Amino acid sequence: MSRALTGSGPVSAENKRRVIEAARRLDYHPNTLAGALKSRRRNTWGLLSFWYFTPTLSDHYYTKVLGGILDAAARVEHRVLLLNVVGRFDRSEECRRFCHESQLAGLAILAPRSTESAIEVLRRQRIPTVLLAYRPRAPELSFVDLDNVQASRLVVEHLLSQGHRRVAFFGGEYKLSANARDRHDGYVTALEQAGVQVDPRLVHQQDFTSGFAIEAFHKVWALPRAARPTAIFCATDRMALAVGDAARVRGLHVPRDLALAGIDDEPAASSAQLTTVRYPFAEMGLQAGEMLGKLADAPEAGPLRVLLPPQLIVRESTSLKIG
Amino acid sequence: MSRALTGSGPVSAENKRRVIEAARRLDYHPNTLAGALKSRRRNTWGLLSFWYFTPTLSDHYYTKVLGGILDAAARVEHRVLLLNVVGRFDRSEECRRFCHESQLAGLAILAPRSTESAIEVLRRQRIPTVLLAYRPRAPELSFVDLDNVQASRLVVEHLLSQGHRRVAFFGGEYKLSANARDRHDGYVTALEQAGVQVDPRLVHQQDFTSGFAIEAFHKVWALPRAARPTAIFCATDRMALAVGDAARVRGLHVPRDLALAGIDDEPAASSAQLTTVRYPFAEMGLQAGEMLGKLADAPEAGPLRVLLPPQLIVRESTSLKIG
DNA sequence: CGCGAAGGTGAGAACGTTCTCACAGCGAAT
DNA sequence: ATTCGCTGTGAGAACGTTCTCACCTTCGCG
Repeated sequence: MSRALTGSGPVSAENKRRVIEAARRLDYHPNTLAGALKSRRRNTWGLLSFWYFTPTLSDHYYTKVLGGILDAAARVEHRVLLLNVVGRFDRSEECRRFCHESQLAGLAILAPRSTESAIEVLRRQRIPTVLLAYRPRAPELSFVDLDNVQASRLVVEHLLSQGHRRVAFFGGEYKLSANARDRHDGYVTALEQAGVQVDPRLVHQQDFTSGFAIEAFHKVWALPRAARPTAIFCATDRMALAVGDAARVRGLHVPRDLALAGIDDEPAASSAQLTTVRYPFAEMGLQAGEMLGKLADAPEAGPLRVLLPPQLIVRESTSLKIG
Repeated sequence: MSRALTGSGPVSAENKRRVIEAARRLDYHPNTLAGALKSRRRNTWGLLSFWYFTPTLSDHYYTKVLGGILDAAARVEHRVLLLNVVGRFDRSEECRRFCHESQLAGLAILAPRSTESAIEVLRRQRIPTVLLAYRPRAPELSFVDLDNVQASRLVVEHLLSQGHRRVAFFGGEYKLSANARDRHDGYVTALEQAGVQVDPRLVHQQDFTSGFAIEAFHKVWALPRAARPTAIFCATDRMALAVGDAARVRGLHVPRDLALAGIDDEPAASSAQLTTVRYPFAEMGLQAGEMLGKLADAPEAGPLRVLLPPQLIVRESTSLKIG
């Protein structure tokens, strides 16, 4: 009898003991399929991920986020089911089938630049959904995102506190991603708040490649000596590392001649002693899981939104004060 | 009627069309829970992973293997369910519950140094099981492993072909892992086959840390000039990179004064131009998935065993021939 | 002493599929 | 004309749980 094992109704202590004893003797394990079918209680979360990340950071990113979700799932005795979307083209139909057929209790979407069309389709499902690292246009969707504006601000404020006034910024174009915009915004805001005027000659925006970063570095270094930056802040570590290499080739010493900072806290940033910002990826996964739990318990609680603060990691590349 | 949608019995073309049409109109999607319950056909694979890897390589390792399994799963319309085992202590009971309750069609275990006790428990389940990157003691278990002996042989044979005769080996102790033994075995075999005698002064085995590698390097460099190695082969890239740094500190040039090679093909190995060996992690996941499929179709086919060959990546650290 | 509330129990419907079976039609072979 | 096999069809059991309900006991209280 199920009451004895699940505790869903009144049972005498004596009978309960006997049922449990018998269950163990027969090596009985309840069939979750049947249970879920009848009770309409689902214990599986889906993680939908669009699998076309940039190579370097993505593995770390993915495993940490995944680890966070798995943690949250384990706490509430849930399982995590995976769906990978590999191509760049529209797979919304596939996603839809995944959700429908897998009978999910909740869905987390790890979707850098996730296509709004796919999200639109998923939104119609009755399944609690949380978007990760993405702020959707639709206001009724829940998400947990990383505070990219804050990330840039932390870096720039740190550079300012070190005495730098001429801080260059290399990043991506606005249309590239929300990231690109946010990281630039944080840079501008931090400077303005400190009363430092933004010098447009020090701002270069195109993409997040090392190649562009090196190009931009040569441009700002071609400026008259007085106009050159004393610090360069790149929107990604990869860019900053490339700039570091290019600067050393020119005979410059980091940080004596030029301070350098990035964002992402890649493994390489640590060995290169690069000041950077670390995002709480595992925390993001964890929060997503907790949100799914809350959303399942009380869908009327409305969209949940969390913006996670990043953490400044100060290393040698910005460690010396300038005179 | 289910026949029209699943094609499990004879249906007239006309009725089939009508049923499908109606299904679409009503936005009907079959409930997999009910289906699986009745048909006893399971479409979920479990991936059990023991989550205490070394930091650097593991993310890449894990995502690649996972990607491979997801690929294989997608091909046969299966899903992948995750279970993480975080602690180092015995969680066999938890694993058992996971398998029993999740109603898996198959189980893949990603278990570096996986405890035989946990495997023993899982073996009693009736679920097809494949071990990844681990050769279990029990002969009736299926596995897909990486050929670590071959990895070492490839490296050493390459070094020999470059003219090196005094090749040092730094690795882990035998009792540390099967890896440690295999990588040393490949080294010895390759040398012996080439008729080169193994100089015990050039072989240092303790663990896979950078610290130990540097220590070992100083030891071999303290030998009389004629006894020193012309090439050092480390059982991991991390060790090789550390040795490279230590050598440069001593004013040595790699590869002119000392050739260097590792195993793993870490991201850092690429930027440091380190010759190394790359393992087909994604292929390992893929093969595991295919095995699970075969095992489910024909359990009597007996244990399946695959040993995947690694790939030698030649880079600058071994590129110059010595005179 | 009667009566309601609460604790305990078992039977059986329900969840949404797949599977089995009986049976109807119909052409081909006996 | 009867039998055989085949395609097509619908009814209903089955999968292994949870849930509901009716009922039975026991106790406290008026």
